Amino acid sequence: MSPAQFFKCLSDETRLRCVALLQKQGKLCVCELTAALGLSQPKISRHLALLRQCGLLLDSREGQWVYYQINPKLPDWAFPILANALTAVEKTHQFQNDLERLHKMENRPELAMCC
Amino acid sequence: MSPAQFFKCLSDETRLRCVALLQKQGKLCVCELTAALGLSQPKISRHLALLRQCGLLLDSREGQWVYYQINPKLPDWAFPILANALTAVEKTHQFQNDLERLHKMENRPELAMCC
DNA sequence: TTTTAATATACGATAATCCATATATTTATA
DNA sequence: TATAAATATATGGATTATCGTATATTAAAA
Repeated sequence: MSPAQFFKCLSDETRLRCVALLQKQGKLCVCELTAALGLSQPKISRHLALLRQCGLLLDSREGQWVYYQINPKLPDWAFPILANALTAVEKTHQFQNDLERLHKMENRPELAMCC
Repeated sequence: MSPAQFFKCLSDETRLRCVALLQKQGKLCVCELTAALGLSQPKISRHLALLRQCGLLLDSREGQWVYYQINPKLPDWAFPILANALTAVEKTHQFQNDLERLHKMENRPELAMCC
């Protein structure tokens, strides 16, 4: 992935919010991201698929849930950019709301239970 | 400018190469960027206009030349991202070629002469 | 085996992006 | 003032992105 392609991944608000949440939380499933962002499931799923196809995210199925995480094998230059992206996004009200909705989510699947 | 909008500015290869060159060189005029990237003048000019309108770049006219530079009044979170972007871009052959073409440029306007 | 929950994909429409080409604008110079 | 150089913008077309909606797929549960 080229630097420009990498920035394109982060250039959409929905994708950037997902990536920031995943950096902060480690692993999240699609329904958690859908609840946190308050957007439709197909919309979230399509953006996650794009990030997976680019290699920015990894997915792993745990029963009926599919968990996403930042790909630990990204090129070295990518991690500092992700860290600074999180710093930038964390300041926004929108991201604070995303985190709050995530924490208030009901029936949240517990990753620990599957492993 | 929101973080996502900022990343969108960097998501185009032409714009990213311009921004990286400007970080490295401080100030460059349109004809220098055109020579360095080996692209058409209207193409460079259009991308620079976009970056200026977003507030990422500042322009200043010096006689017949218009110089562009990184806007020093960007939000605090933007500078580390720009620094990391340069680190990533510097590794590419394309950017190394851009730098070489810039240094080999003939009749390069000397900024010092105007001030 | 039917049903349900979670997730992914297909489809069609709209909007945004990018480009090549042509032309306008600005400034310096003859 | 006429010309040339540097830069900016306008136009139209091609490509790509994004979205809402509907539907397909997968896995668990009844």
